[in-house]
Amino acid sequence: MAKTPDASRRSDRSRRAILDAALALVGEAGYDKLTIEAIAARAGVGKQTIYRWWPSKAAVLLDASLALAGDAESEGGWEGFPDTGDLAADLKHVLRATVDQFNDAKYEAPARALTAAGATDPALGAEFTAKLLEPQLALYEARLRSAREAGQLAEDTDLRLAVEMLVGPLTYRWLLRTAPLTHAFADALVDRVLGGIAKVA
Amino acid sequence: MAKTPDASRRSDRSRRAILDAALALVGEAGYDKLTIEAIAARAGVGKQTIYRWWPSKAAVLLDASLALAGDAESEGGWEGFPDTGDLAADLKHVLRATVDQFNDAKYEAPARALTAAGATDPALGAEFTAKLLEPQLALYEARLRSAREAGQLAEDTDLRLAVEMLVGPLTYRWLLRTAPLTHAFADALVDRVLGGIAKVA
DNA sequence: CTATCAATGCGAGACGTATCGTCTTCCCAA
DNA sequence: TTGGGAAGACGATACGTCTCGCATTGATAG
Repeated sequence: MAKTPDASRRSDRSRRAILDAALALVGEAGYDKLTIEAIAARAGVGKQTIYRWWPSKAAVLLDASLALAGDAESEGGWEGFPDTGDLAADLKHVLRATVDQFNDAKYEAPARALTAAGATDPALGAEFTAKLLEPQLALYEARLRSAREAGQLAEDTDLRLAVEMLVGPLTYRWLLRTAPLTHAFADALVDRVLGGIAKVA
Repeated sequence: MAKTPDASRRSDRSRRAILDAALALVGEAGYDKLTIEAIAARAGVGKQTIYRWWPSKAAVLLDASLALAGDAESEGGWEGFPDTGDLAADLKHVLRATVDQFNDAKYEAPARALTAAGATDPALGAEFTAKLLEPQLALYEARLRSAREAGQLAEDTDLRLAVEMLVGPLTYRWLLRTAPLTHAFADALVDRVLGGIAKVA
């Protein structure tokens, strides 16, 4: 009845090796070639060690992505969401960074795989959303709230909707590859979300 | 070298049985339980018959979805994209219908599976986009062009961007389940895309 | 304080099952 | 007579479980 393995005795070395192997393999061979046996072999680890700590290969990849995101945050001088007072400029800044991230091979493969897996498996999707996505969205929402308090947005603005109007089209174009993902697109998106597409005059 | 089987001798009976079985199975058991062997068994068909005509189970599902979309179009009195002159109303009408479609169990399972598979497999994704998505997007774009010509949108409006501003957030919320997909959401989205979120005064 | 020892995670890989994609066989219809 | 279809055998691969020693750790006994 080893239902609850003793986490204090867990080998951090193996844990890291598994996460690294998973990221490397998904980048090299794709998600469907990402097999538990391949991860174990690459990491120099017994299969049981993976099965003991993770319920599925998707869960492994999620943890690996969390580690990756954590690294990027600490290393990359991620100073939080900018708030210079110029809402449009701040949003463009962040959306451009997101575009770069989406175009970065290192992040693309695991992000695509997780999004796809989460779309099909609700439980995994919920975890993926809660742990990776929501924290990001919350930053957008906070910045928009600040703008709303500064009187730059209508008092009754639905912040959640606004966030998804920014992130949705970006993610859509990335995921479905309907067109290339560029800085120009990010800029135009911000302008149009702020100003709308209807003719003012 | 049976590279090119003779399509004229193809059994339409088997073809339909395979498509039906694929749709039924993906709805009942999910995409990863959707196996070629299961489809063949369910359809009362030899595996080779599937392998002869389709390169992958995703391709089968794509064809099945195309058939489904075709059915819905002919049966369901799909009168094309409405153009009453009231752009906001027309967009809300269609977006609400899309919400309903996304919430319909019959469409949801295959749509999710295909979107997920296409996100990972570029070739399949391109085919999925071209055959299923683009025709829809073209209708939106045509309606928006009509509005632009009617002077309701700025002359330099990027129609493609506008379409993705409408469809992107909807798809995003559906795929990632960040919040329930309702008619109210569709309405609010249309209003905000047309008017923008920035304070006018 | 040290020497044992039980407990437990780990590396390795054997095991039976499921599905893969190919193939062979016989059958049937054009 | 030709070629697709149904059925299923076939070797390969990955699954998830398991059983081995081995190594580390924390408690117990001298």
